[in-house]
Amino acid sequence: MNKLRSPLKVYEKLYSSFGPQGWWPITKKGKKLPGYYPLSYSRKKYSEKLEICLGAILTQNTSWKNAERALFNLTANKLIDVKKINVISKNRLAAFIRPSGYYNQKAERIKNFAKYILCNYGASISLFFKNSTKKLRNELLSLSGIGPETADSILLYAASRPVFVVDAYTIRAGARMGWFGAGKNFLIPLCGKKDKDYKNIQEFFHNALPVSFKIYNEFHALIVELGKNYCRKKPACEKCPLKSECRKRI
DNA sequence: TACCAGGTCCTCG
DNA sequence: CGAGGACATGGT
Repeated sequence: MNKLRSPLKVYEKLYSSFGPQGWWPITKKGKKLPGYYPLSYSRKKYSEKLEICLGAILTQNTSWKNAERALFNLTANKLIDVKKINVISKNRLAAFIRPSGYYNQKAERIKNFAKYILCNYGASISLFFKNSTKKLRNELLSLSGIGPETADSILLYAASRPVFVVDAYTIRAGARMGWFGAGKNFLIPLCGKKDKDYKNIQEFFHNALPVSFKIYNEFHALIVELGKNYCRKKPACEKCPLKSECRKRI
């Protein structure tokens, strides 16, 4: 068996293979698909921060392409705005975000979020983001419809905090790398309980990597790129850039 | 056709 | 608690 590669080595390999991803993607006002990737690692605009929050909810268990369609509808109708989201009816909002799937649930979740920001921070995302990372995370998790991945995506990509995002791609690729998974043979054994596993996996990356907004930002984006193109459910290992470092290569 | 996609919440037992 | 199900569109 080949030896396990450190997350940092894997990050460097992915980065040199795919290049910088420049997440989070932002819609281009007045333009059609696709959005663009700012590649700036700094987001100051209110509308962009809010758009990232909404995108994080819209992409839950949904392809980014479909989430993006919903986001374009919101942009086109000037709904990337906490106050307007509060005013529009849930059903009308749901119609706009229809392409993202689960549109009734997501409309509710988006309104939940907007209501919280309006009532507690005077509709100012920037004020909300002045909180400590811990407080911010707790408040996000307290909202119905925002779980650990959505909260951490918002923390990392909208609030620029060094928080590692764990998603389905991360779990799949990490398991194949031999980093974590059910049973023996893994550095970090997983128990199957989602919250606990999420925490353990996130801790694994936090321990294995420097505390770096840029690395967490790029690494997660690179893992998604890997998961979409190579480390799929049915993996395409032949051309995978991690072929030589992966334990589970076929 | 069936399965998949950058999860989360609710309901049972 | 913890497993199982619901939520829903668009692509392959």
